[in-house]
Amino acid sequence: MNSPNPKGLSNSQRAIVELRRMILSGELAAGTDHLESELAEQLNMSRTPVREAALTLESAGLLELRPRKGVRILPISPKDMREVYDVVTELESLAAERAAEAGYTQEELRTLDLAISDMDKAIEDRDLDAWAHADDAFHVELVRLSGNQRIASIVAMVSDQIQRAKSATLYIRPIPSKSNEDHRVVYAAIRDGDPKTARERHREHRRQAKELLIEIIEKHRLLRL
Amino acid sequence: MNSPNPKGLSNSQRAIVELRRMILSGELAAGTDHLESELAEQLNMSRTPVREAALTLESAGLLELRPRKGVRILPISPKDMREVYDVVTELESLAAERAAEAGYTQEELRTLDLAISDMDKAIEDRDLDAWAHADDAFHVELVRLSGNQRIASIVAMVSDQIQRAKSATLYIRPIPSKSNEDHRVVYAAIRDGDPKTARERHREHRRQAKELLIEIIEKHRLLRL
DNA sequence: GCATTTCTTTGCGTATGCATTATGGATTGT
DNA sequence: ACAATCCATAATGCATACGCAAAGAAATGC
Repeated sequence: MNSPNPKGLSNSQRAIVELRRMILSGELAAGTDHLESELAEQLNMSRTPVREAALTLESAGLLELRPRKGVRILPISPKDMREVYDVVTELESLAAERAAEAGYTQEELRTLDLAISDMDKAIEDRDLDAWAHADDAFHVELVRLSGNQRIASIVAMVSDQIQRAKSATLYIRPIPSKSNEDHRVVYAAIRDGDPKTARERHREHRRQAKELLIEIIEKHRLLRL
Repeated sequence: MNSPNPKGLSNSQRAIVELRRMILSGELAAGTDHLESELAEQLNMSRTPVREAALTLESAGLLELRPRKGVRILPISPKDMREVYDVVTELESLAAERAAEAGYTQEELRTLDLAISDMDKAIEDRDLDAWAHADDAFHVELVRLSGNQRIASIVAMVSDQIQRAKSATLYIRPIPSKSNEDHRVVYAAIRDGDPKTARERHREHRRQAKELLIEIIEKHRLLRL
């Protein structure tokens, strides 16, 4: 098995995971610059793996390497959110369609079903974090069920950017308790092999989520223009 | 891309451009392994920039870094092509929709129009390379007109993978002379501000192109399973 | 004062060297 | 002959060093 390091994984991998976490958590704030050498020191490694991680995260759209200005944590504007949501909406809708075409058994859809139940429960408990977690699980499982690995990896990548805005708004907006209706409809459409409904309903679901999030972001001026 | 210094772009950038070209042209064949040091020697630079380029190209899905086995040029299977086409179809259709919503003037759509004319001309001349080039220009311009940078960059990235299969099939399949009808309809829909038509027609256009390419690939067993 | 030039600093791009570790062939035992 | 083990090899992951070029500071001229 893979144990390249006594610790577990390579410094380069650790740098990716750590930096990603720091960006998503806001520890490295959007719009700020950081020298490669500083980051290296923080992570207790040399510049090389940090640089490699930065390259990867640059491809993921989380930061930007600007010669002599350090790595810049990319800010997210409402326009960015619209772009990102549009992409995710489109690809997830396709995922729902493909999943419905695949003819999964109820057993195979258990994870999806579970995520929906978890959301219901979280809503009852008014547990926002649990809800966010379950919602995430639903969407991750949906793209997995599409059977299209590229959708999965692109959505995962782009979702990182949504994540940053979501965590900023999570405690501001109401739990969209109605949204679980959509999830159930999408689930049923996949189970019953109805690609068109799966696609259209999920699409509409995402569209509304987008409107809601954008509205909140703009109202509260949460993201920098 | 950006070439601020035609002569003096960094080795790292050069490595990306060169390796990408070598992969797309088949100079580095799909499925083959190459040591970082060998590639470095070929490109007349040290391992460092090659490695950085490899990381970037790995994110782009063109190759894979396998410890102690060198960088592996990823093979493309028919399944991969289906995945990639599905993604591109979806995102370009969205691009067409957004472009139609944007209300461009005829002047602003000149590049798109030009690409269509070029395709017509190429078809008359039976110039396959010119046709492929113009077709590419059309699709690039389409996603640009969407105004969504993320669509542009994702499609560009994923198109690289289509490119490899296209160049392998270009001289086998017939020029789809009919396809330009689709292009014209999409163009007209964008010009006339008809998002729905733009989207649906482009979607159908892509769907057919996908079927055609897949069929040829499978018939000729062009890609490794 | 202000603009311009020179100088200094500093962060990056790249080369290089080394320790680590997987690999595959040789070796040994059955 | 075959399997298991050992070991030499070699490629990587990473640290480190260095030169260059850019950004800012200081100095100079007007």
